[in-house]
Amino acid sequence: MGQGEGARAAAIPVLAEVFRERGYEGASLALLGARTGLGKGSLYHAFPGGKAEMAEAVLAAIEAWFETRIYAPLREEADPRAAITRMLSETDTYFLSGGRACLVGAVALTGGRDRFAARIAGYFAAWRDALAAALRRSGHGPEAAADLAEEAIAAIQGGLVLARALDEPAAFGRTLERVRFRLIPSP
Amino acid sequence: MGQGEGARAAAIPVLAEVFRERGYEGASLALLGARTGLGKGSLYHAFPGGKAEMAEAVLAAIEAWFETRIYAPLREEADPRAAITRMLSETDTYFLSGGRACLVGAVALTGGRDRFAARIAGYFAAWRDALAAALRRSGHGPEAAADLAEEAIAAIQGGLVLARALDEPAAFGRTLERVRFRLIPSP
DNA sequence: CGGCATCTGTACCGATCGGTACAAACGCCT
DNA sequence: AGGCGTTTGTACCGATCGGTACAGATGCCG
Repeated sequence: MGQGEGARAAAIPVLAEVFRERGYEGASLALLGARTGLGKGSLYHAFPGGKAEMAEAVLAAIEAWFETRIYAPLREEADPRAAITRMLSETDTYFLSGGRACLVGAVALTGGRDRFAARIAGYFAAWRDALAAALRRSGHGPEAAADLAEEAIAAIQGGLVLARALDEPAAFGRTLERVRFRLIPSP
Repeated sequence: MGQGEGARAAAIPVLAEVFRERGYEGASLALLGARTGLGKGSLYHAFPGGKAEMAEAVLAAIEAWFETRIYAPLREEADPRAAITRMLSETDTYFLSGGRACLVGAVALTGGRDRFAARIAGYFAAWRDALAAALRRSGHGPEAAADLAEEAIAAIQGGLVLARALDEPAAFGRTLERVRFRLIPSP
């Protein structure tokens, strides 16, 4: 199994981009094959479970990325305010300053919801809880922290929807700025 | 043309529900026919343009509903605070307290975006501008009003995404409560 | 009742869907 | 070189996709 694992790993970001652009139902095997440069044979060799396994792998990779780059720092970094600032800049980078939609949110709103409900809920719950933990460590009470965290996650998602709907990526940057102000009112 | 217009009008809310649940690509003609109780013949007689015209009609109906129930009062009602309060309760009702996703947002994130870009952008821009007008009339400066309006619309959209993703409709109610507090800080 | 336009169920179209089968090509070992 | 497991392109599968054609049902007029 030489190239196998490598091909799978290399394919996942490309698959993610296609699912992001077209949704679960809209991403056809023909398109997924063309974009990854893999024929059906290779695709099904790397993902024996077919399209569902591809989407599953993509969601898992996204969750892992957020876990190491955002959730873990929020939970563990010494300075919670620095962790929150980092969360905002990582988020801005990840979503290409509003030019890229949130795949998890898109799947949550449309067809794939039932199929991937657990993973979708986990993604948002983990984000919310990690942010709440950071807010608690920065001095907020448990309820205020949970409320602020939920507001921030919702605002970020809404900012992505709005940026995409208005075709105005800058709306996402403004949203992140407002979130920063709500979460770190100080300086 | 006796039943024709009536059938079309009666079908639109049902079509809307199907598009909402499955997205544009996920809503098949077979399903649309079954749910409306109309055969392909009737469906194509009422909507000669096929699925695209059905989606177009649904989006137009949604826009009209928001225009009369929400945007117009925001723009014209004597008491802007009352109009904002009304906006929030109408929004809560329309989205079934978080149990119903935003079709326009869902289409914006997935496949139908390119096809319906203008209508989607118009929907959100009209909402944002009407809300900004109400905020201006209630004493905010032009920039603050525009900023608050954008934040509120994004928050509402994000609240819908979150409620659906977490399968926790109550998250939408909490979002609306926060929006109310941001928009009408007084009592 | 006859005539006519509006509606609608059904059969069918080519294209594409996700998925499978399988033989040839390939890489790696001794 | 020879052998063997992995990888991959291609042909093919039944199902379903959006859309069309059209004959018959239906309702409304004189």
